[in-house]
Amino acid sequence: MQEKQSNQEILFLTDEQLRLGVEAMFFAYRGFTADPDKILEKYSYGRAHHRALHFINSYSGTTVNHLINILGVTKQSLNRVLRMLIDDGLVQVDIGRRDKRERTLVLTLKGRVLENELSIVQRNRMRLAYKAAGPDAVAGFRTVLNYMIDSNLNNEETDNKNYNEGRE
Amino acid sequence: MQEKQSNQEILFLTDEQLRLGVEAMFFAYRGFTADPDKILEKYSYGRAHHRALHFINSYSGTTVNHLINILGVTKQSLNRVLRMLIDDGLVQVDIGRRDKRERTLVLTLKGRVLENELSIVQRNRMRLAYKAAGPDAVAGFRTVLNYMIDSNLNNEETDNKNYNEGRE
DNA sequence: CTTGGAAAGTCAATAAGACTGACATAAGCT
DNA sequence: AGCTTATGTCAGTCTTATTGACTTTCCAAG
Repeated sequence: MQEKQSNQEILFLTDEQLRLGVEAMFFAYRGFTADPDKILEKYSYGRAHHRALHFINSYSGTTVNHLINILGVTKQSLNRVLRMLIDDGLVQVDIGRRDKRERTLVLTLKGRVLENELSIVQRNRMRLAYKAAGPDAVAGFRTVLNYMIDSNLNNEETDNKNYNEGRE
Repeated sequence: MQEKQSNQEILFLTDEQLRLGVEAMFFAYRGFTADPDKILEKYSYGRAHHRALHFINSYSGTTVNHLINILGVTKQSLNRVLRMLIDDGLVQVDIGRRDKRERTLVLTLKGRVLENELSIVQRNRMRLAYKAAGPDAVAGFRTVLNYMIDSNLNNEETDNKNYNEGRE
């Protein structure tokens, strides 16, 4: 109220602005998951299956442990989801080459098809939002998101070993 | 690949950029909920309770139906959460003045204290991200989020009746 | 070469948070 | 008086998660 120069640097940090940001995040995340959720329902899968498919696709050849750490779930939780995906022929399991105790996970053709179907609708919504907002807004969006990420929770992202066998 | 002028307009809309956006959204949302979750655990509440507290605070005097629509849950689901909050003395229920069938919901002092405790840590993370990213990035962040929101899912936001009795 | 521990898988029990369906009550509306 | 709406509740189910315990397989250090 006293100074004038700090106008712009304060207005976007008011509790009300932050509250709006919190709500926007809540609603946006719901929109973000709405389209894939509809598709998953057809196959009687849930969000957990989607996440597994997504990260097995991203880190093809990843191990069970790596996935547990990325997703932040327990072995038992992941196993049930993984069991379904394997039994349904979406995920292929192989014995690790470096370490035979490990199981490496890759998507089968069928798995890639579903993953792609899910990705497409999710990316489509993001594409529309990106397109409408423009490149500068997108840059800002990504910047803020990156600062919001809790690096303590998913530092598995940083210690990338050699999970890039079947990619590119 | 052929044209050159559309460089900037294409690069941020590649599948890879969108994929990164999707992942960032996933991790950011997890970070976003991590701090409140820790607090809620102490009181053996869950995310459902947090959402209820948040929206009862935002729309003080709201009705049960309004809340059901905003949160996108069933009457039974909300009721169990609400029951706890009421019994624990966080939420006060009154008979609607306009319509005696309705129940209006407001936070008690105790309720506001907890809501505030949760808001603070959540806003803090957002504040830090905002501060680090700067006002322009924040504007972009909000723009993209708003385009991502599915207006079909939470149009209750728009038909604001008179839910602003105890606010401001 | 034995042994401790890591990676994975599984069984069992439990919990939170959602759902559907059915039914009841009170109150508004016609 | 009768239909509808808002709310509440009982019962049953489902998904996703949890913890704990136990097993098999295998790496690696002693």
